[in-house]
Amino acid sequence: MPELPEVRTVAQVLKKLINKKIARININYSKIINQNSLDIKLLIGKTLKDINTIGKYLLFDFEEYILISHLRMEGKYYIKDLKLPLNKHEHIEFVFSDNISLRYHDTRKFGRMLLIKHEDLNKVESIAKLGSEPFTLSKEEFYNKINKKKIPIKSLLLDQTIIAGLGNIYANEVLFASKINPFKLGTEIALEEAEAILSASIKILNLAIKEKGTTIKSYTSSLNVVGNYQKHLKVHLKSGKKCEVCQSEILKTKIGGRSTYYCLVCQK
DNA sequence: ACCACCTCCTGATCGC
DNA sequence: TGCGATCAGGAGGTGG
Repeated sequence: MPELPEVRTVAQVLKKLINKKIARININYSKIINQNSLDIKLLIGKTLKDINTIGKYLLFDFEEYILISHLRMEGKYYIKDLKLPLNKHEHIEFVFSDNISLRYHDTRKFGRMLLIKHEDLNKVESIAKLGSEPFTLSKEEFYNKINKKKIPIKSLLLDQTIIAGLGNIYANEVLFASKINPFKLGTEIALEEAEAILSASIKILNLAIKEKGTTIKSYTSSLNVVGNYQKHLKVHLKSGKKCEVCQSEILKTKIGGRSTYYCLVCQK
């Protein structure tokens, strides 16, 4: 569950753990931990002070440390009773001193965690290179970042160094809402179109945050978080269905290897 | 520097 | 039904 609205939802739900102290940590699949990471077990005895997000990154503030977590395709956090045995996809377990068990679950094992000292946050390259989230990105800055690139706008929206937080679902939805063809190159996007993309991004992400994200594959989670944005989807996964605006058929194609859904008539 | 492609994994679904 | 191929909400690394 990995785009900005889903990550913010996870952060919101996990805030109930703030002010709890870590008693022990079990690591069952160590490749989840980034090679440059400090030893995760340094967190034992530390208290969770806050949880923040930047783009699709979760930032757990543990006193002098920050645990950076990226869910990638399928990472999830479950809060469970300590007594429940670990599921085969629960790779890291953080046990808090009141016996609450926080488990990192990741079927495809693509997610990564990185433990750093607080003051080193700006040295983490992936975070430092991150573009602004749509809420704070100016249309001029966005336009300047895309207007020399001969890359389809769909791929540019997925580039986190240009704009942070959009993933495949919301990139598809944003381009439909702003009536722009996903194949259109960055060089072909006018300033007004860049502005339309930004305002559509803000509107869509805000609604998706309110709806607690999009749940596509139904799954049961101890978090009991089921997003509801899927009822607002206009093009994503809608190939073969009729466009709500013009009634023509929603098409599916690949751009940069990612599934892209769009309406050829509405999106010029 | 830029960009297209490959890779990391598992499980569900597709197509013959 | 069987079974290999393809696909899935992401991004880091490689090499042209």
